[in-house]
Order: sequence, then C-alpha cells, then structure tokens
Amino acid sequence: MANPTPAELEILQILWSQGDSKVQAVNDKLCEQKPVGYTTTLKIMQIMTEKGLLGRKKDGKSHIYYPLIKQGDTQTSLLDKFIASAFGGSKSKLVLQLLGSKDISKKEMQSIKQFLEEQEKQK
Amino acid sequence: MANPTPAELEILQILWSQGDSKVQAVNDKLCEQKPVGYTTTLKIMQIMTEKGLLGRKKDGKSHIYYPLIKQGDTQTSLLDKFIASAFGGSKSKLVLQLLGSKDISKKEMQSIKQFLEEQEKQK
DNA sequence: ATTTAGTTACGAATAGATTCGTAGATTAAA
DNA sequence: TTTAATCTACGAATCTATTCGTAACTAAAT
Repeated sequence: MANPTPAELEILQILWSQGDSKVQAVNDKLCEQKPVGYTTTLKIMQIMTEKGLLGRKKDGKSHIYYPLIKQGDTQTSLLDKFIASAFGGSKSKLVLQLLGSKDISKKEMQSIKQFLEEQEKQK
Repeated sequence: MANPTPAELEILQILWSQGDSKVQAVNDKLCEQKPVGYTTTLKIMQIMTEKGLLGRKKDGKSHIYYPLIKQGDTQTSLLDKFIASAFGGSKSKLVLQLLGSKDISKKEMQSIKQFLEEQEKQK
C-alpha cells in the first residue's frame, strides 16, 4: 500500500483521533488550522476511498468515512521512508539527534527512559 | 530557509558525504541507485543554487558545487516537520515507536543507551 | 408538488517538482 | 584552425497533488 500524501495524512489524523466522520466534520476540523473548501476535502476523501485508504457507508444523503489502515502501521511506514531519505537509514542517528536537541521536554525524556527501564526488566 | 525537496535532499546527501563535487560526479552517484539523465541532475543543482542551497565555483569549463546549509540543521528542520505531520508533534511517541520496533539492531540500541548514560554523568 | 439546504460526482485549473531535449558555449586535442 | 568532447543554459513536457467551480442528486421542510 502506497503511503498517504500530506493532505491525505491530515485527514487520516482527524479520523484516527475523532473517529468515523462525515466530510463536513473533517472539513470543519481542517478549517481550524487553515481555510480549505468543502469540495477540496470531499475530493481528497473520494480519492482516498478509491485508493483503499478509507471506507464509507451511506447515512441519509451523505456518507460516513472511516480509515482502512492503522495509525501505527502508517507511522512505521512513513518513518522508515523518512529515515532512509534524511538519515541514511540509521535509526540511532535520528534518535540521538532527537535526544540531544535542546527543546525536548523533561516529560518526554522521562517517558523514554521509563520505556527503556521497563524493557530491561523484561529480560 | 525552505526545506529541500526529495530530489534536492538526495543531492545534498551526496555532497555532504563525498564533499564538493562536479555535476558529473553527483550524477554518477545518483545513477548507482536509479537511472537519471545528466541534464536532470544539472537542472536541479542549478535550481538549488538559485535557492541558495548550493554554492559553486568555476573549474575549467565546469563548476564545482558545495552545500551552503549544514546537514544537522537540515535534518533537524525536516525532522520537526515530519514529527508534526506524522506524530502529532510528539517527539517521544516517535522515539518509542522506534525503540519498540523489532528490526532495530542491537548495535543501534547500544549507541542510544550509551548516549543516555553519558548524558547522566554530565549532571 | 415545490422549494431549500446539503451533498455528491465530475472535470478542469493550478501549482510544484521532476525530467529531459536541444542549442549554444567552452575547453582541449588533433 | 578545425574537430570532438563536455558542459551549461533554457525552455518545454510530464507527472502528481491539490484546489475548487458547477451541475446533478437527495432528503427534508413548506
């Protein structure tokens, strides 16, 4: 399955976070960030349906759309591609760049270290 | 400064890793992965020069090109944008996804843990 | 039945990135 | 000086994603 385009990803994020939705609801959410025409959103969601990224069921005169791909799978796939193109395929280079950045919050560092500790216990 | 496009990034990677180069050398390198015409590579490098991504100096009848932006800065900028679009802006979510993935090598985990240990000592 | 509001389907316009053909310029060699 | 090889500059073609106008359709309200 091909990766979603940027505009498609925005729509997927909305569906993943707020659940199955009508075009109107998705468009409203998108408009909170930047103005975008209703038919633009509709068109992209129709394309996504053709591609197999979304499914839909009829509801009155409109449709309710839902994602056919999992958020985690998509993130993994996008991440792999990103690491290949920007970090020469090295996962650790990316992580080190992140861990070394000044603007990573303490809370974020906390949850990372905690994850590693729990992983140690597993063994 | 706007982020480089995918094709531009490929060229930057080559210049960062093998140093200042002529179009010919860059194109040869690119062709190791996929066939691409000489004038295609030339055109993109000319555009990059207009944009201020590359500089160049005359050498005989050709030019020697060099990056005007740092690899680390570019990676940081691309990464920020990527995290915003694919991980809702959460750095830790991305790291956890990576650390939890099955195909991260032991060597990579090693260098990550080592980095965290050294960071602890700093305090 | 007619009107109205909301929705869909379709196709075209736009925009940006990528690709490459061609013509002209430059350099080195014969 | 002429030729050959290489390189640059330019513009056009292509491709993909995005945007939106318009017309047709649907359902509900009057």
